[in-house]
Amino acid sequence: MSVRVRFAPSPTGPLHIGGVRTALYNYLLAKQQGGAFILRIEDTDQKRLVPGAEDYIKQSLEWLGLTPDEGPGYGGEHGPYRQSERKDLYAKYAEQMVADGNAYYAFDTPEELDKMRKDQEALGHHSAKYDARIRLQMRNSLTLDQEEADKLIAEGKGIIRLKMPADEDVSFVDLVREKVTFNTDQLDDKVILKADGMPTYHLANIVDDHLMEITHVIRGEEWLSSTAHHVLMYRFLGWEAPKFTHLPLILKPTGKGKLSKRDGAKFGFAVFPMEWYDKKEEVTYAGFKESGYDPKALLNFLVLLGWNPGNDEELMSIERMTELFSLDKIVKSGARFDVDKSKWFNQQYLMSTPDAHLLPPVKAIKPEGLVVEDAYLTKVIGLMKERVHHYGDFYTEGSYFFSAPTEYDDKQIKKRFKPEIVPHLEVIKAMVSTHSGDPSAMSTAVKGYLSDKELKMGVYLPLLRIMICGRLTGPDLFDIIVALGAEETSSRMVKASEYFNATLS
RNA sequence: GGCCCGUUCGUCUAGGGGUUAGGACGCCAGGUUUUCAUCCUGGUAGCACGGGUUCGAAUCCCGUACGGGCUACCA
Repeated sequence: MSVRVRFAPSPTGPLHIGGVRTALYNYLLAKQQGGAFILRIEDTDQKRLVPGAEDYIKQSLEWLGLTPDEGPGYGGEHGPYRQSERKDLYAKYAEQMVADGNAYYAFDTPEELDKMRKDQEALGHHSAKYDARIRLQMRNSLTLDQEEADKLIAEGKGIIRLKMPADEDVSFVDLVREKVTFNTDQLDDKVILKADGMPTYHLANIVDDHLMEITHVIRGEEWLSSTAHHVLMYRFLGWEAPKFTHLPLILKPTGKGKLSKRDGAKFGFAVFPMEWYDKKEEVTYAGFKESGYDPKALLNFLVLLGWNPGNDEELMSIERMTELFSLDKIVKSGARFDVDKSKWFNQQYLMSTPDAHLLPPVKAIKPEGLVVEDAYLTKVIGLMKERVHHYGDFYTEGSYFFSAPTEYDDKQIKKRFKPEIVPHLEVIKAMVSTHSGDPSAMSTAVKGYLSDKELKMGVYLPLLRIMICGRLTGPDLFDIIVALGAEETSSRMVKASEYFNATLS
């Protein structure tokens, strides 16, 4: 049987970075095994549905290169892939479980449930569950007489709850954690079919996984505690359960708890693949895409957050990850999100990618109003890529490639500037014009002149750099000058000389 | 509170009875460079704690502490 995995997000908001990693692991297993990667939209909670969220999820997956083989809009033999469109499928399985005595109808109102919980709280029971101890005190098809129950069911007032067997150890194998066991006495009678006729996650999930012939369930650790319910339902329905793998959570960079959407702003990085505007909160959440990350670097960073190939390889293409991936190498404990390391991965990606390939994404993030030719931008990319971390840095760190400096590093100038150097700078300016197309000739000429006159390179070159760039960091000075051209360079030198003379002499 | 899962440098991790506990990011120092970055060399720093098993424990067992998840007609 060929491997079929699914990524099953709920369209209640943007795709979280943890979700991206879950999608990635699913994708890698599918590709490695020659199987199918399925996108399923779990929109059974109509109240929490957010318009645009599904599109956002799909666009994010596309941007990341994790294109589903099947899913809404992607075709496939097991559709529809949106649970709201599968609504009518679920009830019969819930009813079958009722008929078999493994589930029952319940008629309690939200107020009654609330009262039960409060009463139990008063008796000293924390977070009371609707379970074997409670169910016979509530209004359901177990306690009401048949006629009354049938009437309520006919009126559509019933929901369906799973009936947990008494005192039974339910074990299942988690591919990461090995054997995990829950006792049914600790488990509640979960609602599986809601009043609006929609299934809850638990029912929809196992029905769809079965119908879509899913072989491996790879999901976040937050589902580990309800897996026993799922295993029981597979058994009640006489179905074979898929293999389970629960992924450790991604934690905040510092402090307690899992990474949340607000941590992005708090720590100054993105927690979503792409920018997302939250209409309710009227806030825009930053995206990795807009922050200047390349999806390949992001994925490389994420794949190592909770998994390793078993050797020292860190820099991997998607193809390489696919080759090396294995579920049993997934780590058990939660991983903190390390912004510094994510930056390093992006820089590594930049350095190892041909300049021309970098052009489109760099252009895509170009500041408004800036006009620059492809050939020139490509040149700048080549000169700058090993000293930046994100796509946007080409414009900020390399601002002097696009416009003359508007301010100069006064501290550095004062350290070196003396009036008597001015004539020498004039000579250098002339050399720049003579060798405007050849950085090495220019370099030789200027350095030759300096050494002939016994002038210090450590004084003149930095000063020259400040005149042209305004600051003391950047690529080889002569490469910059050649890129800028003789005319622009001369004009910057004139402008800078005026500034030096006016403010320093 | 209950149940479940976890705990190796600051961070991501390798190692699963005998290792000088390895790598990567970060940080620090040195080299290269006009500068920054890259690159190279070196350094810093870790087995949560307490018992037990064993000739021997980071590794196996128990307990404690700490962290995490779940505990909805949410996923």
